[in-house]
Amino acid sequence: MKKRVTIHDIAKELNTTAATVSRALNNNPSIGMAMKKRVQEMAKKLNYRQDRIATSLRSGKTFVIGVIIPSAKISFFGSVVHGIESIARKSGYQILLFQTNEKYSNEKEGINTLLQSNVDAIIVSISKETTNYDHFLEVKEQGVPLILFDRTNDTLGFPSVVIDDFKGAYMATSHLIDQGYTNIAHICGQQHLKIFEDRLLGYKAALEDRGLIFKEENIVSGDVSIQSGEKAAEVLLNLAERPDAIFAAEDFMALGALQTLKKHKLHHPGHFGLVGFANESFGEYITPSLTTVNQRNIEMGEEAAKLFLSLPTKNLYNDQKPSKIILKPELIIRESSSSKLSK
Amino acid sequence: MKKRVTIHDIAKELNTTAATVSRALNNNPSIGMAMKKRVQEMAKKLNYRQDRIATSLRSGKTFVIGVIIPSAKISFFGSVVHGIESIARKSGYQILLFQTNEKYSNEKEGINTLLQSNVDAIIVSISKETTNYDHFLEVKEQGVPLILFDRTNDTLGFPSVVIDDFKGAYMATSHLIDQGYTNIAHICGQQHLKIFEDRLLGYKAALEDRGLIFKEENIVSGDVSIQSGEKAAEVLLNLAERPDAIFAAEDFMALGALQTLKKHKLHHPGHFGLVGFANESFGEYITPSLTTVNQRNIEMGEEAAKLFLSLPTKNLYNDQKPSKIILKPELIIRESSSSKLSK
DNA sequence: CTGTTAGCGCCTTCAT
DNA sequence: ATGAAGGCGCTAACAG
Repeated sequence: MKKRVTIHDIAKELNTTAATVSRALNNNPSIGMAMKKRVQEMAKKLNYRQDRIATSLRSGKTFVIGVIIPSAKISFFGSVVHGIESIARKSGYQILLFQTNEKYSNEKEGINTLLQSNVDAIIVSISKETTNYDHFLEVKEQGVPLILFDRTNDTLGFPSVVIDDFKGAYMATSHLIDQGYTNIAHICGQQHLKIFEDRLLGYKAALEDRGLIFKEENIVSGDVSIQSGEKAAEVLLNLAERPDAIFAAEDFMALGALQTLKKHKLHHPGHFGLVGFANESFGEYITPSLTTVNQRNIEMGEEAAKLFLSLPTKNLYNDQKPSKIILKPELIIRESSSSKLSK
Repeated sequence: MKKRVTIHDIAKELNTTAATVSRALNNNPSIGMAMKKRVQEMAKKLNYRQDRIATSLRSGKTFVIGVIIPSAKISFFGSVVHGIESIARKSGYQILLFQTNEKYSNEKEGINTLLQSNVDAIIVSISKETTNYDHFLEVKEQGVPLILFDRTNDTLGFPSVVIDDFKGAYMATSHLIDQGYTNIAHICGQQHLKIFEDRLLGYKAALEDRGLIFKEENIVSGDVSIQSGEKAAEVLLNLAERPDAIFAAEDFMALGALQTLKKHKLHHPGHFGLVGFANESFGEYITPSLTTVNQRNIEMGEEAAKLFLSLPTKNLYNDQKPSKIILKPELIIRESSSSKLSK
């Protein structure tokens, strides 16, 4: 365990003081070129490396962004983290990662740990289980910027990044209508999550705008699992008036529905319409490949990081309306999971 | 921006000193129960939160593990990070994440930043581009534990976690032989990466052990992309002695191969054998679903974290042979991408 | 331009 | 069982 080289060591070698070395290394204008050069050379020679901990303690800034996500193993969140890190690093920020596994208690603990670590900002996607938001308000009280993405809550006054779920669902449903399907069902997600609520609303709006009647029995809810998608589709296929297409609020459920369609030999392109809502990368690879709504994973992370970087240092939470970035969804039409042979 | 509550504030309220408060909060046995209780209550009342930065500066320990991966958007690495974080957190460690995007320069920068941050350990999967390992040796010199996973290098003397690629490839190839295929080709990965070298060796060994002849023209190399898999399969199908099965060193290439097989109408189960090597989650969902080798993503992360936690504090790098955890691969046989109808 | 001094918040000897 | 004092490595205010 080698002892750390400090600015004092450099100072001693150069017969000067730590303050001068510090200034030289930080490119302070009051230091002469000659001195700067000597310091830099000695720093390299001694293999000096700044101690971020000490710097943070002194300056009150850590250059660390805390990121709280349900799980890094969910491809959507992995991609968002990728986006956040890429942008953050360009400005010298590091990422401290915390997973909740969808648990409220972990989320609370995560916020606490990150505050203990004096992170300069926190970026969060709310856990499914969370219904109490006091821990987020605590962050606000501490004056630490908090940014929500995807799983957001508009009532708390935090800046956020989302995609337009309503519009995405509207587009997905409209696409099915365009293809000539007329009895379109919807496998919805947990309605206490805004994203799923919006998708249901988008679905309804599309039906209405195009003169199709909305039927309560065409809505079956799932829990974002393949199994729930399978079961939901089974229910839908057994309806007296069997739907001819399904819009699933999420790709795993769409995938489950696809398994059921296969079981019923309905999976051949053109026989039955199916559109999902992307949070996974597999849509491209399954057969028939899945038409879906692009959730712009990486961009979402990038935007969240940029949002923080653009935040004012003072009066952080004084705006009456925090910035809200709404990414435009994009329909990814693949092969023919959603197309129809004859009208 | 509220001012932070410190142990001094608690001390003042209680007419005692910071030292006592610190001891009480750290459950030091020399503090009486009464005092401890009073301190704890006041801490809660004032909403005290320990400052990890200050603690780290003083103690020299940050309780942070630096993790360097090519990219969080690659599902394999996301899962590994998930595994690392889960285990680490149980022992109070946080994860500082750094992505290289497969760039050597980023990897070097990452190591440097993490050392600046005084992380207690670094867990790395080496970037594809890296051929110079001095930055890792620097970590060793600083006395910081470094653990490699998946993309490792045995010559550097670091503990590591891998799966047995040789065995995985051997199992995959043997499975195809068991199914009755006799002319099995291999789409290999970059041979300067040990994992791909081992997979090729495993493939060869399986052929040899079962009395099948190895043919140089049955090996086509790809670069871990779908496109390269497609092209490689195209080459293989045009051979004079067309193979009847393919073992791809990696799932994306297997997927590409599958596209080519579909184009040639060879994708129906039993007509042509295909096995991949998993780093993605889609194998389960494609049609026909892909037989593959389980790379134990999450476990790999868990084991890497456990490895660090079990490391001796002193004489870290004095062992002549660093621990090497070799996870056992597991063949995931799905549907019939790899089965054969008739011998 | 450069040196001196004084902490950031915490923990840990050394006293008492 | 508790206080006093010092310092982890760095930077900022105040001198010159």
